[in-house]
Amino acid sequence: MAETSQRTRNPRGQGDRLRLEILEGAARLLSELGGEEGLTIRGVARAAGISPGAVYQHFTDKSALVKGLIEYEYEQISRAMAEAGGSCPQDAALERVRAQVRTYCQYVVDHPGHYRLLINHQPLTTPRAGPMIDLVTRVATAFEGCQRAGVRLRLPARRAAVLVFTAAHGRVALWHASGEPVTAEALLDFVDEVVWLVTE
Amino acid sequence: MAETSQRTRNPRGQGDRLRLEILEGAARLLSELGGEEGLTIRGVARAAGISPGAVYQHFTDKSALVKGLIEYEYEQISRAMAEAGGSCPQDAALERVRAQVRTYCQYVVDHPGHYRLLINHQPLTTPRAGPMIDLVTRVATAFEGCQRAGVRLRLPARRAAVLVFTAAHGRVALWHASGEPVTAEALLDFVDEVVWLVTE
DNA sequence: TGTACATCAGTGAACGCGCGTTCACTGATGTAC
DNA sequence: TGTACATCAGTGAACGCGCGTTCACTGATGTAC
Repeated sequence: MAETSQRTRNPRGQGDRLRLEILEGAARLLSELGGEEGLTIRGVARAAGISPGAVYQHFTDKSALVKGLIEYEYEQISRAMAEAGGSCPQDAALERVRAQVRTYCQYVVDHPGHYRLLINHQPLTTPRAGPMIDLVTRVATAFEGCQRAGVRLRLPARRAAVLVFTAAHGRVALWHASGEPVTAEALLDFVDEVVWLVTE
Repeated sequence: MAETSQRTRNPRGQGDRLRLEILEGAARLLSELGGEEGLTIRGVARAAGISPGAVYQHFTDKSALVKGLIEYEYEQISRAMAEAGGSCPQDAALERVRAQVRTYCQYVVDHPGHYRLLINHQPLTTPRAGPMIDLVTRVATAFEGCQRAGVRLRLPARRAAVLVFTAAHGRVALWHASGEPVTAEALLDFVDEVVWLVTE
C-alpha cells in the first residue's frame, strides 16, 4: 500500500528540501483523490513518506499547508503559461494569447482535483484578489500586445481576458453538471471560439 | 448556543415530518456555514433539535442525507423558477425567460453555501446528467416559447440556455477569484446582457 | 369503560476511527578543543 | 588525530476531539379484548 522503502533523510543544511517534497506529495494526493476531501496532514505525510510531525517543521498548521499548496499550484500554472507564451514568435501576438489560454485549459482538464481546490478555496468575500486574478492579468497583458500589434479587439483588453476565463469556468461547471466528461479538445474549441469572437 | 427549548415530538403516524425538518435544518446549516464543511450528521441533528440517531430513521447514511438535501434544494429552485415564469403574462415570452434566469441568479447570490454544495457535489464523471441540467432545460423551453412568439434567436434555444448558465457560473467563479463580492444587481445585469445578446 | 399490549417517534450512551497537534526522543553529522 | 558536544532532520507515541454508526431503551399513544 504505502511505500515500504525507507526514505533517506535530507542531508544536513538542506532540510528545506522537505518543504518541496511535502507540496509534491500533496499535489499527488489531489490528483489521486480528485478533490480536497482527503487532503489531511496525515495523508500528505504518508504521501511524502514522512511522519505527521515533520510537516510542522515547514507549515505552522493545516491552513498554512493548504495555503502553501495553493500558492505552489498557481506558480506551476503561471510558469507554464509564461513558457507557452514565450515560445511563440515575437510578432505572433494573438497566437501568444491563445497559447496561454490553451495551457490554462489543459491544466484544468488534466488536474481536476487541483482545479477544484483552487476554485473552491477562494474565501467567499475577501478584500484582496486571489492569485487567479494574476492569471487573468497575464492574459490581459497578452491581449494588450495584440492591440499594439494592430489586432482589433471588440472589448478592452482586460475585459476580454475576463470574458475568456468566465467562459472557461462556466463551460467546465456546466459539463460537470451535465455529467459529460470535460475533454481538452472541446474546452479548447469553445475557448478558441470566444477568443476569435473577441478579436474581430 | 443551541436551542434549549425541548422539541415536541411529532404526533403518531406523522413521523415522516421529521424528514422535512432534517432537510430544513441542513439547509439552515448551509446558510450559516457557507459551505458543506460543517455538514455532518451530528451537526444536522443539532440544527434540527434531535439526536443523531434519529437521522437514520429517514436516511440510510450520510451520503443519502446529502443526496436528499441536494434534491430538496433543486426542488426549491425549480419551483421558484416555475413560479417566476408563471407569474408573467402569457404573451411575454422573453420576459418569462428573464424572470426565470433572474430567479436562479438571485438564489445563487442569496445562498452561496447552497450553491457551493450543488456545484461541488457533481461527480467528476457520471453517466447521467445532474438535476442542474433540468434547470437548463427549463430555460431552454422558455426560449422555445420566445421563438414560437416570433422572437428571433441567434442560437438554437438549448444552446442559448446553456450559454446563459455558462455565463452566470463563470461570472460568479471569477468574482469569487477576484475577491469582489457577488451582488445580485451585477450578476443580473451581466446575465441580462447575455440574454439580450442572444435575442437580437 | 378499563386494561394489557403493540407500535411509534424518537433518546442517549457507546463503539471505533482518523484527524490535528504536541513533544520527548533519536541518530547522524558537523564543529570546537 | 581524537573526542565531547551542539545541531539538524526528522520519528513515533500520545492527547483530546468530533465524526459516523449502532443499539438497547423510553415514554407517549393508539388498539384489541
